[in-house]
Amino acid sequence: MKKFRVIFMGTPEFSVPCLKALAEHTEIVGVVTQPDKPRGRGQKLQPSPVKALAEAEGFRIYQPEKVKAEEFAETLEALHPDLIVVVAFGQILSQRILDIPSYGCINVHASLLPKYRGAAPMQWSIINGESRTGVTTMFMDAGLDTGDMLLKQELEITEHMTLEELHDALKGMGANVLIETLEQLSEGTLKRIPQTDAESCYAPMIGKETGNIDWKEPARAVHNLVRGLDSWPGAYTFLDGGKYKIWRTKVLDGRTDAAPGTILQADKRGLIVAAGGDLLEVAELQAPGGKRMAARDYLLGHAISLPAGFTEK
RNA sequence: CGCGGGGUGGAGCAGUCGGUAGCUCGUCGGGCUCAUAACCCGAAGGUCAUAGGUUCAAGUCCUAUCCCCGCAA
Repeated sequence: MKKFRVIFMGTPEFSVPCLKALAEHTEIVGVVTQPDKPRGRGQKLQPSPVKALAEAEGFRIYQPEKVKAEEFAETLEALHPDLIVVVAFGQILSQRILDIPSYGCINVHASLLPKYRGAAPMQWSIINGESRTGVTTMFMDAGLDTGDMLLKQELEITEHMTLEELHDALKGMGANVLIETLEQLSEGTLKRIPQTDAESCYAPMIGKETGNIDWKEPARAVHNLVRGLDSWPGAYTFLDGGKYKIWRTKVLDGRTDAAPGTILQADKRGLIVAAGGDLLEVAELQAPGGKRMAARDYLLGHAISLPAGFTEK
């Protein structure tokens, strides 16, 4: 395979396997990642996962506030890249930048395009109850994840799969598909497949508000929300004004006339809540200030006296 | 120095004005039952995060240290 001169752009954990793979197969002439931000307890400045790896590997690192800035485009030009590879970078590239590398800009996206374009494809795939997803590589254009598709690999989303599990599976898959894409690019066998806009849908950024559980929704929908936001930011609900995160649920057979959110049972047999007209068992939760634990364990030290119910505020 | 909560038998918690520890569950043994995430009887298991200090006496007050967690990202 041709030893491409590559500029890598990425930020979170998801990007890391791709950078690792590129480090083995190409010449990394620069790594662009988001500026360090105060994170974590103590609000200390933390480097992004990509930056941490890039430092360890000794790559040249750039952390522009705005990649679109004219001076930055010049900086990138000076590196004479064959290729820019973007994996969950977090900033939109301008046409000016897209035109810099001679072979173009390739993006690894965590969905089967054209479905779930945008910032949070994995989350929405699970929340919407999809049974299949995957990764797609594409040549970038000025639109948001609208470029011509190159290669795809599919993955089944199982009944209880969480975002974290899906994320871990796809990040490795992304690296593999990326390398395969570069090999075909190198050999000239790569085919461009335009996206059908009519089949597209958008996966907007997830915020913590996304996790507020609406108990009027069917149990299945709540279950999908819970696992689609695990491990971040987590689905939550309120009990007596306290915010409880719900981490693991199970849809039970049966129906109920109880009002949405009503806690039907809270003992060692389980914690069961009315969701829509369905029954949802909460298997794992997190009380305010506490840590994640099995609902059963939680109830041993914190009895919930019925009647009670979860609310949206 | 961003704000805040917490470290007590295997698990989740309680422990008030300081007087050597309790609850629910689990575990082990026995009983009951067609049966049970049911019930009954009994048992094991804790240097109360660590190091100092105050005190006749500290899980309970003071100081320092380590660790965990929530908010925030």
